[in-house]
Amino acid sequence: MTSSPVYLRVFEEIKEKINCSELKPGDILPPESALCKQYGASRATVRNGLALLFNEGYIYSIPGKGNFVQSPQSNKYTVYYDEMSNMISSVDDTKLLEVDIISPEEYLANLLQMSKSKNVILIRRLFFNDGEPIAYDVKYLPYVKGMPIVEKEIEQATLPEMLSKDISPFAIKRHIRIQAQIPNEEMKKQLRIKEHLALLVVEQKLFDNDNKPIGYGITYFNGDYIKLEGRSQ
Amino acid sequence: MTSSPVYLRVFEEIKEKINCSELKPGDILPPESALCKQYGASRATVRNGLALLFNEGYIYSIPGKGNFVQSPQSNKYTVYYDEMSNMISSVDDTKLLEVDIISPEEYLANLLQMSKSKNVILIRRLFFNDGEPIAYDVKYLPYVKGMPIVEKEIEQATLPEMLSKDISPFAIKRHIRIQAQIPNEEMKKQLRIKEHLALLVVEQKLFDNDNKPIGYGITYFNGDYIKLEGRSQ
DNA sequence: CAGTGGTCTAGACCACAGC
DNA sequence: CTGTGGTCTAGACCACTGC
Repeated sequence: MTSSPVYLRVFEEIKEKINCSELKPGDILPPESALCKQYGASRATVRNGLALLFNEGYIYSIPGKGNFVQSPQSNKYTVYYDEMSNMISSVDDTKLLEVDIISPEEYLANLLQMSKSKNVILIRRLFFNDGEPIAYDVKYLPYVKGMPIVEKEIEQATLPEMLSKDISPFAIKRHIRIQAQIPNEEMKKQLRIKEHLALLVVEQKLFDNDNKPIGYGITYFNGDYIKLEGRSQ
Repeated sequence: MTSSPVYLRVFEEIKEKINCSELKPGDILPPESALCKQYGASRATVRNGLALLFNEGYIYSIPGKGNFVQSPQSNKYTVYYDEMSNMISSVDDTKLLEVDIISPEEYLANLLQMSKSKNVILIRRLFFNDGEPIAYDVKYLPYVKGMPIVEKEIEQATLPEMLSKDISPFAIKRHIRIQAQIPNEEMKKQLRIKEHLALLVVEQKLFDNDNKPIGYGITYFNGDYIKLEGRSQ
């Protein structure tokens, strides 16, 4: 016999009613007072169950009116991405092509929302799997005085990791942009591509809590070596 | 003057301590009883604030031990994808190339985890933007007796929408897989591609609550017309 | 054993919806 | 005005941890 907590029963039974369309998007739930009677529970317990429904996107509430069934977002996915490990083959070796401090050109200064008079750290790398080059990677970090640039640490680091010494990882907001491109001659050479092949290009942009850009990266994956996956919830 | 609820202050002040590394991953929080004293609040109020921290991935708890700071997942992104609307250009017109009921071949029966003796609905479409073909789209749905196939409704529907009449959208689990490919001759013809160009290929797989596949779709986007975006949180 | 978080109760007062 | 959800209190008992 399973005797789960009351608040879990509230959660699961209402969830089931929504799943089987007994309750439809926009419908109002019974008032919390009614649910208290129905489950013979206190209001705190009922609200505990409703909180779970809210967290999983099943309901929302309007103060003074009631709790309502949410319209499902059937276009929302959770994707796990980091340039070092992906679906088909993870990176088992890297090669530092270049580490430099440069003056940003117009487009880069714009991208990082910084003055052109400040400096930027440039990092270019190649990623390998089983001896094959599978990705070409470029990063730009606004240079901050005293920023520790240790080549050994840069070699294997993801973009968030490169910044984790200056800023708590919790305080970093991240964007990615995914697209498909044809390699240019430089890419073909670096990635040793002979035939026609597509690249999966992933841009990363990192921001601090004030939405100031603190890093930009672009990774060009040989299309044969990467698939990104996502799931609902 | 802002006088936010006590539980929000608990949430924000602890979040800030984590963001500025005063509390590091693995660190233990003060016991709830101590937080009650610190904020002059009841345990329910403190736990309300801790629940928010938990929901946003800042902390986890071990019964009998305490609440701990979570290691941040700096590789998790939320992506909004649906085959009809994407970053660069949305679909403003569609063309139904084929709607058919077919016997699945080996690979398809496997993909949909169904018997080869059952039937599958096949839907092939072209998506247009401003008169240009931007995507080629194929869907497979296991045929269920009495399934309503109304061409007018199929034309503009996303994969989840096609199934929403049989199953509540809440009860559908979704997977996507994203990759880059070179178009074959058929694709080039359909999408009127002349030069070299990359395709962004997005597979969708839908499951019911018992993890039984209920639909598969694959969409080949002209790489010039699509960018997918994701953000942390 | 004492201390922790997990669950739960039976109240309370508030701001806000709608009549 | 009554009814709703939002916030909050001051308790309680439990299972679990670590000593």
